[in-house]
Amino acid sequence: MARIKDVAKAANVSTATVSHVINGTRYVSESTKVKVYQAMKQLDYKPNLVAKSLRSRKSMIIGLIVPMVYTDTSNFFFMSIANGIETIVKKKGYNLILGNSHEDLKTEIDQIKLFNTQLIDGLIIAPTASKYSEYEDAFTGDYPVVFIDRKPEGYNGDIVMSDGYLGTFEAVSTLLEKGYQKIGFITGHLGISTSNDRLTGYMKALDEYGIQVDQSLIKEGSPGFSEGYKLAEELVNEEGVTAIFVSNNVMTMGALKFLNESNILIPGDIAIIGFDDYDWMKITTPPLSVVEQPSYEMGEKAVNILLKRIEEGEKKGKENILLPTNFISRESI
Amino acid sequence: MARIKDVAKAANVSTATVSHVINGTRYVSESTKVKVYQAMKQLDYKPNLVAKSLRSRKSMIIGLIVPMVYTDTSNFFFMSIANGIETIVKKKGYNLILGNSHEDLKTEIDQIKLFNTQLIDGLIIAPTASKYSEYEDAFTGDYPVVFIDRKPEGYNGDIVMSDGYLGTFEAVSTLLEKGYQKIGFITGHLGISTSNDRLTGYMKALDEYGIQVDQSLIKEGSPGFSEGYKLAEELVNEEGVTAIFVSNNVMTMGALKFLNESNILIPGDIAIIGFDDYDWMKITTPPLSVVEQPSYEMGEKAVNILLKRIEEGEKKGKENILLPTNFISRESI
DNA sequence: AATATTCAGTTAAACGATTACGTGAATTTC
DNA sequence: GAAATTCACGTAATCGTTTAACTGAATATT
Repeated sequence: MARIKDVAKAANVSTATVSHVINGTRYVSESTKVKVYQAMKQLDYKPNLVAKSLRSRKSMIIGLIVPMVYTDTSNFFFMSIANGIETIVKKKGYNLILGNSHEDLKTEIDQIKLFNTQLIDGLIIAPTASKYSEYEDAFTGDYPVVFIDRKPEGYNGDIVMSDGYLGTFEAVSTLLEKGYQKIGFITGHLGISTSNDRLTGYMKALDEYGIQVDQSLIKEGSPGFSEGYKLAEELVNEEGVTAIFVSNNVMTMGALKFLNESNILIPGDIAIIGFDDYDWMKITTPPLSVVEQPSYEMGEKAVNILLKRIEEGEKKGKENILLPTNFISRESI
Repeated sequence: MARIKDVAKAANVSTATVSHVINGTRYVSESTKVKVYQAMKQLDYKPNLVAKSLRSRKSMIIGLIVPMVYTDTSNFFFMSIANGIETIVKKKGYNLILGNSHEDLKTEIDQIKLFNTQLIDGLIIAPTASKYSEYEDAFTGDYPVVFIDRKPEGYNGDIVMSDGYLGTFEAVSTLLEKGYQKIGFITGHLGISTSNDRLTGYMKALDEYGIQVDQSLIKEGSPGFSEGYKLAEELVNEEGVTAIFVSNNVMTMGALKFLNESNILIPGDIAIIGFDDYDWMKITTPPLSVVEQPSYEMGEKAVNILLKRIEEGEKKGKENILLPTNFISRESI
């Protein structure tokens, strides 16, 4: 494979000139430019990105760490986040390297440490820890970091989230307005800010309607399909709820599976609201009401902040962005 | 940030020794090992992966290019492929860099060319082109490439696919056995091998049952939700089919949306079979019968072949792997 | 006891780009 | 027309590792 010096030799110029032609970093006469281009084409020269990164101290690679549990092949939220981020990042000339913490702190820290090696120019992470202190000395890389989706306690750097509190509040309020009183709440593990915020929204809505929060109607479990199924079953059979709010999309599927299997009428017997909006929410019977998060925009915002940090080296004025959610009312309530 | 020479100085050894301690590439006495480890810890040394890659000519990064259309936030198949591949790759000590062709050849070739720069050690790609010749001189990098999911005409390198032909044949045969005669077929763009293979399976099944293939029952469109809806509508209202086979998961959702909206009884009025299996297939009314592809295994196989090529440099004996699909019968037929 | 081998390291040349500094010719200034 | 400036490019150090080649001391071989 041809190197820059081969091109230089073929074009009868120095490597410096070739480099400047490629990067447009200095004036080069038209005639030598042509010579260089010809040599490059003839030798099928492709600059070595690794060497370029080493010298220029920029890799044009951005890291992304998401917490996808792999037994859950259906955790679409982070997949669409990843997809969106990849698109935007590529548009700006960067590449995306994907990491998965599998919702496990140790794995996550290992992944971060791997990145602390001048490999990436910046990192976007949906963290698993509930407290920032759990990361101790993990974030010692000299690249900017933007958190996304979740905010560990004690973190006060850049972050982009969606307003799960307000979204849930709105959704649960709508249920209350429609007369539902005994509303169950299914959530993934508490401690993660998204779960906490949504629960707070639920409690606030009840509070506004003067309803006492009943802890036994709040069901927490691992955020998977089967757990969603199980918790819905408990809420219906043991607690006799008339409505269920499920705070993530995978558990929503599980809960719905239970309702369908039990031939429970929706919303006649029990109303249900889920989280996140995907096409399949439209083809359940009945179509599901959901709190939608702007996942693409979240990724976009995160990337923009990150690139600003990378390119401007701006350190001050941390951004704390809370994007609005959108309650979509369909026939399930 | 500390470099290897700082560690060497602190430990009173040469950089070579430090390097060998880190990589275990040569015997080093226990006592100097300890000195080196202490110096590393004290200086919080992290080897620079870029420099390491440059010198050792290995980046430990694998590229993956998938064709996700971004208006389709629900193209879960490639997302789960990506997720699976990331997991396996990481397990083997590699990293995954993600590219998206957006189902566009030019974008795809640009992405490949970006990778042709010694950045990656190997590439897994779900190609968009129907003919291998369309890639012309795109694959000029000196890394191994494994194709996945789709086989462009004329390609005869390593490839891992699932047996969409047999899966479809089996599914359509089951419909025929149950007495359905007028079976519509909805597919994404033909030309891509997966689409072609599934169509062939459909036609073969009809053929075995002595039924003439009716071209007007074969509906091709862009592989999105709304197109699935539209084509199902055409099949039902204009062609009067009694069963529909949809050859990808996003179009399946669209088709189902139409059936639901039109209050068409499934499978009473019309039977439907989709492609790929996800949790939401279980919560539609009724639960959908599908042809399932082993997406995780596909990724696993592809990675294994790729790593074999990378690590053993083996060039001969290209692998052509066809993994079995699995027809799952639920209540929609 | 002279030679060969092993041991545990060191020295310094790569890897392939970028870029600070230098340079000789052409042009401008006065 | 000498000095200063501009033009267009070259030289070589540098990024932080790995690794081939070398070395001096200790041990083994005959």
